[in-house]
Amino acid sequence: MTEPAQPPSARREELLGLAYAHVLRHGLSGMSLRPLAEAIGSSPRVLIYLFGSKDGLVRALLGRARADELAVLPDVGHGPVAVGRIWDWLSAPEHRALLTLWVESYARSLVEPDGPWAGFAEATVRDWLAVLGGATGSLAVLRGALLDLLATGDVERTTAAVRAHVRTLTAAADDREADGSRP
Amino acid sequence: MTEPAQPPSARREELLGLAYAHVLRHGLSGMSLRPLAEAIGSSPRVLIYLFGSKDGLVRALLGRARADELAVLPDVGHGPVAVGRIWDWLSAPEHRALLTLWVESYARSLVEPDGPWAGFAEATVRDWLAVLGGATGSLAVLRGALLDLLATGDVERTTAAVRAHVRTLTAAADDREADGSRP
DNA sequence: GTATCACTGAAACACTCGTTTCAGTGGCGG
DNA sequence: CCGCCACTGAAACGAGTGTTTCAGTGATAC
Repeated sequence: MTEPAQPPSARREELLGLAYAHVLRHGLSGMSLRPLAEAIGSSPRVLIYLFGSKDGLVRALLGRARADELAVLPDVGHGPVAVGRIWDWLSAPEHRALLTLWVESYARSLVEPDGPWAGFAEATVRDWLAVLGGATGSLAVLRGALLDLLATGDVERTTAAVRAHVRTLTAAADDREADGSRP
Repeated sequence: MTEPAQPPSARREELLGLAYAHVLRHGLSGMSLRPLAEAIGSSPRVLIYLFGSKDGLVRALLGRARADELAVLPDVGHGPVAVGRIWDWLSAPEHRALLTLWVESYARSLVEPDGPWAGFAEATVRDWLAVLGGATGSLAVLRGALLDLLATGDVERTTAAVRAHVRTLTAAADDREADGSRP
């Protein structure tokens, strides 16, 4: 008989926040209940009680991470400008941990299509493609540059690459406008 | 007292190949000795004897994966053509498993900087940047499109994005040539 | 005062993990 | 025949895993 997940409550939200902070520091896929519980001042018993199971906790944490990511999207605009703004957000040092967590979850969902990670990779591709208006190329540049940045920490080089992509986007847009107004 | 790793031998190479095939199917970061040994007709005892430890086996497997990747590089050429050729190789269905393994190892090395994964992410960025002549933008497009492809399986859309990038590269090269020959 | 409620501590269960110990194989060179 | 050598099987060790059982807290509601 497995314990049912508990609906949101004050204590649940509090522990979720603490667990989220811990997971940003130490990774999600290697997380285990006893060390986590001790670090955030709780116990495995309580985590299972509040989240139903470890998988329930992981799902809740992934939901929180996804919400954190999508929080920037509303005011990012459209077209080439949006790409630049998104990169500013991605390359900000304070988001490094969140984005490492993102890569971790992405990889895990590719390897292990079952379990709480299921569909994470497809979901984020869909999310961001929607924001970028279906611009697969821009998404690729952003994600690729992000991978590079997370591995090397080289903000200058990766930022230059994204900026160059944004320039070619705006140049192409200008060309289209010129063709349209002077045929 | 920990068992020393064994030098290459017939049996060692054979088991490494079998383990490599198994890991391509089932992932590397969740690998454990007993199931692996049973699947490839061996025993944990022998794996530890031949590779010194689980970490030693993981290192050997990562080395094999890296060699597999670098095998294409010699005859890929330079400039925009190289990007297209690399993408042909990356998007080939028979390399899907290898590249998923690559993403897995990349993510793991970001989260867990110690252990056998250490430095894997930096190393591959360096490897590929060398092939691409330092073109961070092209590397980003390739890696980003690859992530997209592995998650969605959409070869058409991702290939179109890479082709578009190659076109802007060749266009830029033509412009430079025109400027140089007719000033 | 008592019943109900969300929450918790301690301990155990039934695993799996990497690794070690000990005791062998079978083959090949001397 | 003997000793060496690469390799192997069975079992155990100690640690760590998610989860469960049972027995409580303390606060709040009636």
